[in-house]
Amino acid sequence: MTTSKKLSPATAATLNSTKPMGLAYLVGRLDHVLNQRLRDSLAPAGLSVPQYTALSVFRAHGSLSNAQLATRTMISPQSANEMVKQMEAKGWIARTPDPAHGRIIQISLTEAGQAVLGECDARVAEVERVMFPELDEKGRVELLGQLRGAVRALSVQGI
Amino acid sequence: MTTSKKLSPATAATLNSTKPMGLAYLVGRLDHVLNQRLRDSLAPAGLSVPQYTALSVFRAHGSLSNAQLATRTMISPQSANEMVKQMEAKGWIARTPDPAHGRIIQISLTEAGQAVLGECDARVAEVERVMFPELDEKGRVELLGQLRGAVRALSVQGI
DNA sequence: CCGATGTCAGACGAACTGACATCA
DNA sequence: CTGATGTCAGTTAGTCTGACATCG
Repeated sequence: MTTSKKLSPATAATLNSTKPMGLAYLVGRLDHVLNQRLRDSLAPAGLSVPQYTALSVFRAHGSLSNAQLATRTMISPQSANEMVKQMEAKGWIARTPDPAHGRIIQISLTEAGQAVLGECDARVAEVERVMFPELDEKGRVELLGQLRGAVRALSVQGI
Repeated sequence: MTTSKKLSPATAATLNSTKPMGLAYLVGRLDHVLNQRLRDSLAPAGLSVPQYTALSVFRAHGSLSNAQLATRTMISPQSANEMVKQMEAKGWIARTPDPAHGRIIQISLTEAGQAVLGECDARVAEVERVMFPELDEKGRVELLGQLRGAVRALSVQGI
């Protein structure tokens, strides 16, 4: 429970500050607040934000190896393996050795994993509604496209 | 979505850029990549991403106490104090006791701090150009407004 | 006494790099 | 041998909470 703390009365002065900050700055600020909010929303279900991310990737891509998960989420294989161990302990994912390759281990969602993911989707959607209260469907699609393009642009470049 | 369950690995790999992920998910992904990119861009100048954020806050708001910095950046006073110590050691900020209050210490940018901040602005702007290559001025203002609104919406709750 | 502030101390989550064994 | 993979180990940076003293 990080965000449910009391905030000092000085916060009121913060809210109407509309200084011309950059896009990178604002994305970072937004993620900071969003992370706190998501952590609070996801905590009752027993998973962390990176875990929710990983589960979403498995749902989107189906079965993946640990190395593939690492490249998809853009973290190191060791970090990915850490998360995988946690989530396997919770019973959300299952690791089955690849029949065609003795070393690779395929990872996929279990039914429990799909269930907990579905439950969290509702919580996350609620946070999104708070985050963009006045966003219509057209604006939402537009914003999704811009974010997706930005992620791709930063992922491809500079290798 | 649940429609993309069992695809062959090759097919899934080719479609990964058009999955209908949520807004919260994409903001998190974007921040993850953006952070890595900013860290690389800022490293030559000797500062971290949180430090750049804090320096930006000082430039935008002028002189602040540590407690005020904490509420502005939405982190704990202890975490803010940690950054302040680092940045004072680098000579980027100066701490002067408040003449009207024996306990409060006002913090503000030094000339060296303004210089390094200006240098980093160029680096950050470069990253932004890569991130949103096709964004015109109108779209940029629009996106800035939406991000700012989202930060505010998530910050206001729970007061 | 209270409330806000500054700061020391310890702990934690989530990422990292290094090292190594295994398999095609 | 080489390259990709999985995984153990240690480490780092950035946050947190707890505790305490000081000031008004």
